[in-house]
Amino acid sequence: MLSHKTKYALKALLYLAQQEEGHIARTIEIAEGANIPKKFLEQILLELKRGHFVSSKQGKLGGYYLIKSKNEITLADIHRLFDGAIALLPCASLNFYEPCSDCTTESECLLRLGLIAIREKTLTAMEGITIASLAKK
Amino acid sequence: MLSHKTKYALKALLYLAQQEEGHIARTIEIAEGANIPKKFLEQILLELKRGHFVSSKQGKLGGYYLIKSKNEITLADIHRLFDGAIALLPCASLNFYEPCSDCTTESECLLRLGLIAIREKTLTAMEGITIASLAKK
DNA sequence: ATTAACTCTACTAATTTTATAGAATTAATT
DNA sequence: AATTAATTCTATAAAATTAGTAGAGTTAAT
Repeated sequence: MLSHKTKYALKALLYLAQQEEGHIARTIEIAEGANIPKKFLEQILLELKRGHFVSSKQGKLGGYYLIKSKNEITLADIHRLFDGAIALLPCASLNFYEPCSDCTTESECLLRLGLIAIREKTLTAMEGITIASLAKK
Repeated sequence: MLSHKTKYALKALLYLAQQEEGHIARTIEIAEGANIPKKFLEQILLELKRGHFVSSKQGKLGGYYLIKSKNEITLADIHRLFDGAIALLPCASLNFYEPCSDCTTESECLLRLGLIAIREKTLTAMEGITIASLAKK
């Protein structure tokens, strides 16, 4: 399941994607438009900025705007930024790989290969969903 | 990601699937064989029993054994029993459906259709992984 | 100087997860 | 009948994660 944070991030990106080119959206505007707690959204927007999905203008008249094309922001990207691995266990993950601490008896965990197969299918599906495709509805 | 509980459940089922037909495995035997904390495993085995995947014999010489074919126990089944929905949000779930409380402004959440597509792919993949297929390695 | 926005760090509250403890029950064996 | 060894059940505790809040600091337009 997605955390609220990831869901809010997606909703915020959808909000930004639906604005006119060049529009700078204030946090409060996004929070009200997408129904997200404002102070929580502040943190999320900062993380999206550090992840190079959005940028911001400071000071009065400041706010946030997309810097990556809505066609190039995928569900996989945002899941990884906020919820981490897409695989079901770290030992089956590409970007968050860690060996299992409780599989010492076998050189490879029996679950691993099956979970890698799942990850490949899920990842392909998640890479196919972009902010643009969601906004089109 | 899978919880430890789900991972342990899968490992316990794999252990049982690898025993000879008719063998009754004690909890301590499974715990040591699959490297799972024994008292935690007790709870997990009881849940697997309530889910009709295993049954037990009580008293001395008692223990657990599979009552469902290892070809018919899928990753999707065990995920649902312990971790719940396979979908990324409740609004996209078949078995754990709930409407989103924060999508009141739109009749349907923009994320929903995309997440349903993901769930369909992931579910198909998870239904293809059985205890038997994992044990074969 | 004022106003209104983002930025940053810390903290709190709630929830969920991961166990552990111990008594009760069941059934085989002696 | 007593003993032993197993499951069953309920409660609890400890740890980790998630969700959300507070408030001071910085930036820039007017």
